[in-house]
Amino acid sequence: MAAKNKSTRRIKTAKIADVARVAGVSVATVSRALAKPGMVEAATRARVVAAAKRLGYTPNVAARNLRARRSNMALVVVPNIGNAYFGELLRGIDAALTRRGYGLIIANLDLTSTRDNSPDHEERYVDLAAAGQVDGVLLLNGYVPKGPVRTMLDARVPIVAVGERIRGAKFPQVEVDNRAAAREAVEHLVGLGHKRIAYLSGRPRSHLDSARRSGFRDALTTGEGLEWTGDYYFASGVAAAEAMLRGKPRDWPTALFAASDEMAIGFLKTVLAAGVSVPRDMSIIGFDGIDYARFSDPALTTVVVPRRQIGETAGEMLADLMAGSGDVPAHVRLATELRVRGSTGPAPR
Amino acid sequence: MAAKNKSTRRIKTAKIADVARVAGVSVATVSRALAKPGMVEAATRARVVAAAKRLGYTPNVAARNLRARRSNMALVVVPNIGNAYFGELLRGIDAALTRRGYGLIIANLDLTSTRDNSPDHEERYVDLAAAGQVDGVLLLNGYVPKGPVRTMLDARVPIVAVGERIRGAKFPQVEVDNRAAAREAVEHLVGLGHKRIAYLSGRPRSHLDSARRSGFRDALTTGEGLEWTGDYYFASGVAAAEAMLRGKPRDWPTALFAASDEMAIGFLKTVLAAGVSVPRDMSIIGFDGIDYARFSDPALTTVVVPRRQIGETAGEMLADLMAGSGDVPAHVRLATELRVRGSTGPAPR
DNA sequence: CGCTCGGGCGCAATCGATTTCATAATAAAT
DNA sequence: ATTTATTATGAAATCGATTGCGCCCGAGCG
Repeated sequence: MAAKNKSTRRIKTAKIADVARVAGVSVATVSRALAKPGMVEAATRARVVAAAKRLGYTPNVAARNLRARRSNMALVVVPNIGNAYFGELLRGIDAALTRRGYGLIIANLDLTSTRDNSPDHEERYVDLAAAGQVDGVLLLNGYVPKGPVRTMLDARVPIVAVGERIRGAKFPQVEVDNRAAAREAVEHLVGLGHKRIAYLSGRPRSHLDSARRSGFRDALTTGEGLEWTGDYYFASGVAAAEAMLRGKPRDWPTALFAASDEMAIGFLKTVLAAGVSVPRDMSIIGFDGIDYARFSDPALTTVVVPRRQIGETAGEMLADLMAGSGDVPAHVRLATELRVRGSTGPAPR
Repeated sequence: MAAKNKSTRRIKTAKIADVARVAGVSVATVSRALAKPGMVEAATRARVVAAAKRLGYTPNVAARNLRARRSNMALVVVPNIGNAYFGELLRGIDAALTRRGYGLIIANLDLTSTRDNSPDHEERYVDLAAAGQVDGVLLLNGYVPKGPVRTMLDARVPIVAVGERIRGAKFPQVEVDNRAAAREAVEHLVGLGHKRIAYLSGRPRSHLDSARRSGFRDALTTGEGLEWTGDYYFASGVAAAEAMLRGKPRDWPTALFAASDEMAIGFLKTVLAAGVSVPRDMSIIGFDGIDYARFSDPALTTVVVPRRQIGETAGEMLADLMAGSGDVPAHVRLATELRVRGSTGPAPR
């Protein structure tokens, strides 16, 4: 008979009892030696650690989570993981959470300019991720998804919202002062002598967009304001430019304030291709401060949102909450910075 | 006496036994009714489902994972989550994995141009994430991290590598034919009459870089080849340009092939600012095909890597492996596409 | 009409840690 | 020297599901 070589599907992995046996102590002691070093004598601990190392012991996390009722994982709900804006936010979140000992589970809603969110699709996504039984949730998407997250909210699982404010929510939020930032941006244009200024919006009716729109209106006390509808994405910047170009030049604004850099760049490229000179004929200003805003030609004037810092702050707040700290500020506002580059200049006369 | 209002820290949540009681069946039946519908009578199942819904029952994942020895989670090790290149890859991975019922845990090594990876830092990161006890691992970083991942490899946890080939690895890999793609790119330059061409490298000694370098040499059968060292990041493109500009113009190449779009763009912006005309004086070609390659002026000619597709393919392969399917191809190569845009043109004479 | 077969269901073992409670050993106090 | 406080350790309960095994009962078969 040939040797039995039916591949052993399951590899035996050392468990705590094995370590206990090798170290000559009880499982309780092993657990303590590894988790709370202060509670066990140095010599004993050394034996345990040695045994664990020799056996290649790794605690079974499922068992630990079950008993301890914690997972040391946070769920991050993000509209689109491929987006440069969220990418930087994620880096900050990851830095803070990792520093505090938490892992990251990502629920990517994968919203794009062409695919909007359908609640069931979304629920399925989040469901899956939330199934990881997380200790806390970070919402980057501006609302509380149905399903598990809602349940977790009821179950008092800590939640922190980032960027978008969530109406009526009782959990902490981190954002920038969008209204003031927008006002500052538009005032920059007004200061350059622009009178006819357009606002290219983000996703309408969101808090983010309303705030920026308000700031736009605040600054435009005189002159004429046009309000166009966009959705933050590149394509809507292109579309807005094309629509404008189809109209009569004398109806064109002399400056554009876009609610995102992506749209601003789409708009810029399109009008440039049509022979419009920027900033001589038209000034353009964006919002977000993504890296690529520097790469356009002319480089884009923009409102820099401290995404990394926002992410870190939110991550720290969530970590505090998960650790049981009660005194977390309800609302944190970080400062933006208007970065003037080549895409804005004096109004044409 | 005042009512005891010491906030109930832990909210009671329905467990399977509660559902069983309400539905008037055993816990075993509840488990089966919810997990394997075929095994239980329709009427019974309906009662169980109704009871579960009424109680707002959600299975405790830790318990399930412990018993079933699965977590339905995959670990993704990514060099830098904020990077546009990896962002798109992640979208593909997420799409495939979610479709197949797996959640995503991210281990972000957070490598940047200025921060290189230190093994311990890295191990800590991955450790934390791996602690989620995942069913499979996706490596986007070109090597097997020490610690948990290595252990998992030994324990036969499925692993799939993406992009970078990992030397001597026994697990499947998904990539593009970097050598052929690089050759095609450089041949494009040669075809335009360029004789003196420079290669701006990625992180030296990586498989990715060696392959592209080889392709560069393959195509450069005649003429002169310069080889400069970069690291894929924007700043190294700038640095390379500055170094070149410090030299005598007659030593300059007439064309540059950069191992990444970011470097190409950094280089492009820098030489442009110095008064060099592109593509009249110098042609530039990048690698990757990131969205922002279109935004530069002139738009960047580049080798488009099907990142989304790579991600989906790798995700599917890992899902197959996790599901126990043995017949997964050992090596998948996807096609690249040379996209010619404005940054390349005939060699100056 | 008796026997086998199998679908539907329940009992109880099991997964692998953490943690309470009790106990033994040691140090401190009187 | 005896009591008390302190500390280190062990025994066993516990977290909440999944699943092997076996029972019951009705259908199919000879």
